Amino acid sequence: MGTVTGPSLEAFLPELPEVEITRRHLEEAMVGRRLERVRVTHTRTARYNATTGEVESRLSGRRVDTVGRHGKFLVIGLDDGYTMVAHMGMSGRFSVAAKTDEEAPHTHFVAVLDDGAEVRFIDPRTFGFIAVFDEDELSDSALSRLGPDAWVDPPSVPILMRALNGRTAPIKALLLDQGPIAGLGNIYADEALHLAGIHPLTPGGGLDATEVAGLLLAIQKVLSEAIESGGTTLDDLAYLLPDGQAGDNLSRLGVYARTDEPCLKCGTPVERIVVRARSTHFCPRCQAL
DNA sequence: AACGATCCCTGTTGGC
DNA sequence: TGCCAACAGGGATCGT
Repeated sequence: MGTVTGPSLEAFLPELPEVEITRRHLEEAMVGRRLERVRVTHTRTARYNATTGEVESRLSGRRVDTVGRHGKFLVIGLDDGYTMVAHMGMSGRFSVAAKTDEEAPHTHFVAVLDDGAEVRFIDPRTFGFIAVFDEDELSDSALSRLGPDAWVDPPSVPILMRALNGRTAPIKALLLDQGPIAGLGNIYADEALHLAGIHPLTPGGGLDATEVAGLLLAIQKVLSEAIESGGTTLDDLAYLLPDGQAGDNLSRLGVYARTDEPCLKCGTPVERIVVRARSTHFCPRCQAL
């Protein structure tokens, strides 16, 4: 992983690998710790059933038992049975900081731990959120509608076949949906489809067992490589991993953000189309319809 | 039910 | 050079 120095601006879009790396940092910092004081300073950061003040009071004084993840959601178990659920949206990042560290712009959440460290949530575009749910609220939340986690609980070929059966929507859209499989965002959906040689507009129900098996393998490969290399840090915004480092996965991308550049497998220029209002990159030769 | 369009938000970029 | 519209995207919501 590259350490960022000076004024260079780097970003990453938090998808499963980036959320998993964040989870590991937060687990190290938070498990067994008590949240002494919690501050939520942006109304959009507290979402669903709770105001900023309610999130603060539900978290303050609680001890963290577990830090888990399902898809792109962080799932933090508290000692009173409540669950803190966090989503980093598109611009959110967590930072584990010392009390004396200067607060970054757009810091909307600060938890002071009983060892003096602070867990901060920084989110310029406020697409992310932090919620605290009891059991009923949790079972009624978006978490309950997620498919199996693409990394720790990947669906088998028959399970994914069944989820895609009869679906006419493009496979790209279904990968982003989080229902058939949870954790892929725009970058890794494009990368997995490219690696599997599947055109993004292929109707989900039109994939045969061989193609679904290949897609699942491709998903495992792009996710594991991204996690190992520290996630994908793009160079247009200033978002970093919790320890201030940038991920190194950018150079591994085959199609994402490579419009008109040669496909690394065959040299054909990468094409960009829009699917469900999301930019979609693919090689027209390796991924023929 | 499934699908697609629209909205939220702001730092950055590209065109004039 | 300066201004402003366009762009980026995860998930919620709404209309068909």
